[in-house]
Parts: sequence; structure tokens; C-alpha cells
Amino acid sequence: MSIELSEQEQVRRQSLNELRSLGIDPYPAALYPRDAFSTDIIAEFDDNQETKRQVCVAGRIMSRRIMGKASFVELQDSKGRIQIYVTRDDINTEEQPEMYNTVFKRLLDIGDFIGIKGFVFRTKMGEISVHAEELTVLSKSLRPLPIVKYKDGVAYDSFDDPEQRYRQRYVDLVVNEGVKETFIKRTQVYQSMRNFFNERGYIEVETPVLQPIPGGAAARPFITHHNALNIPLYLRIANELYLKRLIVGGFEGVYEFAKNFRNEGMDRTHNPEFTVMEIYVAYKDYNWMMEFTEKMVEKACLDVNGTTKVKVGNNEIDFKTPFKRVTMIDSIKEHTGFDISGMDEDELREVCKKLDIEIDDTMGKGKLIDEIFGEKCEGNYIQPTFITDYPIEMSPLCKRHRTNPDLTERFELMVNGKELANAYSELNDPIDQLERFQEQMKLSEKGDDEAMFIDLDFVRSLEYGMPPTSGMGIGMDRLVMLLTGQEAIQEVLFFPQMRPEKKATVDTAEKYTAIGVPEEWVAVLQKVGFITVKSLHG
RNA sequence: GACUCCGUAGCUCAGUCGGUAGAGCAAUUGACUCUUAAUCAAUGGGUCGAGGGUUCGAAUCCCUCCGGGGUUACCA
Repeated sequence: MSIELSEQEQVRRQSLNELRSLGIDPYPAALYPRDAFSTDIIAEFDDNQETKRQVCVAGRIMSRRIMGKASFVELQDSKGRIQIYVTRDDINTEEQPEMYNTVFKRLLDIGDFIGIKGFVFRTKMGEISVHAEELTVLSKSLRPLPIVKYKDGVAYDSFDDPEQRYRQRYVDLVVNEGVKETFIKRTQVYQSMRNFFNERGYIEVETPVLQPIPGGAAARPFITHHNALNIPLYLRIANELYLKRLIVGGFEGVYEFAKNFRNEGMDRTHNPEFTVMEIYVAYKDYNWMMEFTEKMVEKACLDVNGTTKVKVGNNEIDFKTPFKRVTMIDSIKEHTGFDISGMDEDELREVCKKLDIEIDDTMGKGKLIDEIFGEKCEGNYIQPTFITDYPIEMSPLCKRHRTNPDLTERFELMVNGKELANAYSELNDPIDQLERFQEQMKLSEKGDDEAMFIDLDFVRSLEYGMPPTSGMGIGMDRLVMLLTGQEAIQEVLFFPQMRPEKKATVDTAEKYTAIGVPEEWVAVLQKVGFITVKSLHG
């Protein structure tokens, strides 16, 4: 925040005062009786109408073309833009004879909100516009917006510094065409999925974000402290264990769009907080869940884009069902030539060495297989593909495979070379579950800082009995990225995490003298680099 | 975290070999009652990310720091 105002900010504050002195409230309290939206007016216009349609519109001035006693304004509302034709003779009134020359031309600026009452017509150049008969100042803008111009869909001087766009998303949304559409599509994806679940009778629920044991995934959690209880609490890394408790409790289909938090790196596909939709359905297995998932994704794509095809970067992805299905063992065989079925840890290490994959001693069998798949296979799956039957060591919450005890009934949905969804036939054998947690403990002792904690209450719930259940989690940010063709997670989050904005500040002389620094030393100290009192310590 | 590039007016960007700051839009003043990246004329606007160094002289060269992008590592 700059303390000194730029020339344009000073002018706008001056205009604000002049509006008040003319008896115009720049921030009126009364509701404005808007009765039409920009794009609707254009869509509903009929050249053959005998009487002109009267409308009342409101929005932000995005550009002005002033030609003496007549002007054109581009007014932007939540749906789009419409041109307003403003003339001196039509908007001046007895009470406000300077409405046009002083108020409109001199005191209003790009960025201000105004309301317009008038009639709809088509200009000589053919553009459907509103001929203003009454202009109301609705809100004065004190900061100049970036000026982005459009012609034939091409943007000129777009506001495109990513740092400023993300830090001041409100500005990005105002001036850059298409940004809002991405976020509207995000909401449509959620609506599509909610409808899909609700139609089937599944219930949307909410479970704790603050958890005493961060369970349900392998990840580094954020930790915080609850003062009244005097205990550490973790921000959830997943909601899986809570949703399964609800299946124990008798719900037969529950889902939650859950904000999860992981204290890991940030880049164009990772934000510290992100959203996962998890759903659990009783009496189903992972085969059922595969069909459910592909139908859900196909529908979401159709609802948002009207087609199953999406362009992401140079790839065209088709979400037409059915998706391909490949077991993990077959995938590794196909992309590396190694058949790892039945291999022990040492043999797997040998394979990794041959494939030039970096490994370390903390890695168990499951992690080694995961590395091979991640390095050599994952990236090949551009079109939606289910990878099935993961090794048991890397799936501690998943039911053992019905035909092979070394594997689990698990699938991941890979799209554009990345994991999008993850699902199991859920492990509901409480004794097996406890043993799997204990295996995780051993991994943790071995040095794996992502191994899962033991959640004894969760085991207790399973001891009361959970019906056979299938569960699935899908990364919402990644899904939205795919369905909107965006390649950075920051483009689908309104406010992605950023380093705090910092300005180099210089402490005042008083702060130095307050800690006993002689006044005449202050300038000297600042000159040699101690620009703050704090910098004198340490 | 590592590597790499970037930071100049409200916005988008030039700035040559180190010689003291430029354009378009926006703003201000004026002309113009159907324009649309409106047009025409004039004017003002800069801690060149911050701090230090080299130099007679630094937006430019060197060092440190801050912020961001890209690549990479961990991860969804």
C-alpha cells in the first residue's frame, strides 16, 4: 500500500469531493431498481418491435468514447457488457443541469459504477445499445483499473502479470475476459457432481477439518494448537476415516467436498489448501465404483462444456466412457518390460537400479513399486485410464484383492499423465486394518515421514462392523483444470497461496531514540543498512 | 530446496557500448450529438523492486536481500 497517492488517485479523490459538493452521493444507500442484464438485453432485442423497450441497467464503466455532446460508454455487469449512448440533452435535468458536462464527462471515470434508465435501440453501426435517459452514480472508484481493450476477441494490453493477477484477483476478474468463466465452470462442475450424487440418494455431509489424528492419506500435515484443550490439532489431510465412520453409523451413501491441507511444496499443480470430493457407498465394490466414476466425470464434462472432448495444452482429452482399464502390474510390464509380480523387496531394488530410478533405504516394497510406476508409466496415460490392483504395502486402507493377497482392490484414474481420482473396495476387516496401521508404524520408524498414524477410534468403529463399501476421492482442482483447459492450479483457485506482500520499510527516528540511540546517529545507521530498529539486534 | 529468467509511469512495454528516462493506453485541458482498440491538439506523470559496491558518472556492471515466472525435487 503506497502512502503517496498517484496523480490519478488524487484526481479521483478530488472528483469524489466535487460530486458531494454538487449534492451527489458517490456511495448512495438506496437499492437501485435494475431490471435487466447486459447480455439478456442483446439476446432479447427485436428490430421489428414497435415500441422501444425500457430498461434499467447497472454496472461498471469500462470505457468511454466522448464526442462532445454525445458519448458511448461500455457498461459491464455480471453477465457481460452493453454499450450505453449518453447525450447531454437527455441526461441533464433541472435539478442537475451539469449532469453531462461536469458529472459524466469530468467527475466520472473508468471503473465507476453507474445506473442507467433508458430505451434499447440499435446504433447506425449496428450495435444494440441503451439510450440513457437517466444516469445515477452508484459507486466511485478511487484507483485506476488496468486498461485492457478488446477487438474481435483479441485483448490488447492485457493485465497479465501473474503475481498481480493472483494477488489482486478482484482486478483480474474485472478486466480480463474469460477469468470469470473459468470460475463459473468450477461451480458448474460442483453442481453437476452434486446433482449426480443427490439423484442417487447420497447425502452431502461435513466432517472435521481440525483433527487430533491426521488420517486417511500419506502426507505432511499442518499442525496447530487448541488452547482450551491444550492439545495439538492437525488440519485435515483427508476426510476418508470420518466418512467411513458414517457408513458404520448406518448412512449408505455419503459425500463431502473437503478442503484438505498439506504442508508440502507449492507449484503450478500444488496449493497448500486444495479440494477433494470423497464419496463412500455401502454394498458396492471398486468395479462398481469405476463405472460410477467414469459416468460422473463424463457427465461433468458434458454439463460444463457440452462435449466430452477438452483441449489441455497440446493434448485433446476425450472423457467419453468407457475409460481404459489396466492393472498396475500390466502397466509396468508394458512400459518397462519387467514383470514384477511376486518379486520381493531386493528384486524390486534390482529392477529400480536397472531402470535408473533413485531409491533409498526407507522405501518398502510398496513405495518401490510406486516409484517405478510414477517414473515410467504414469506420464503415458493422457486419455482417461483406470490403473487397478495396487500392491498391498502402499494401500493400508484398502481391501485385499479377492484373488491375490499381495494386491488390493484399488484403482486410480489417470488423465493427462496425472492422478485424478483414487478409489478402493474399502477395508472393513478391523483386525486386518489394525495390522496395516502397525505396518505403517514400522515404515514410520524406518524413516518414512509420510507413513500414516494409527487411528484407534477408527479401528474401534470398524469393530462394530462396516458393510462392504467402496469409496472414491477426486481432486477437484485438478478436475476443474482439466475441464477448463487450464495448466496451473492458480488459475482455478480464486486466491492461490502467495508469499505475503512485503515492502521495505524504514523505521522513524523516534523508534531509534526510543531504544536509546542518539538522534544524530540515526541517519548514519540507516545509511549503512540498519534501516529498522529490529535490524540492530541479532 | 536447487537451477534459471524477470521486476522501468496506473496498465502493457522500449531503453543500443555505462553518459542522467521513452512510447501506446489511462489521466489533465480543449474540439467534436451514432462511436466502438473512436479521432484530433496540447499538458502533466518515474525512489528504474530494496540496500550496498565499482565508476567522474549506474535503469544498464558486481554483491546481498525481497517478490514473481519457468524448470526440477517432494506431493494430489
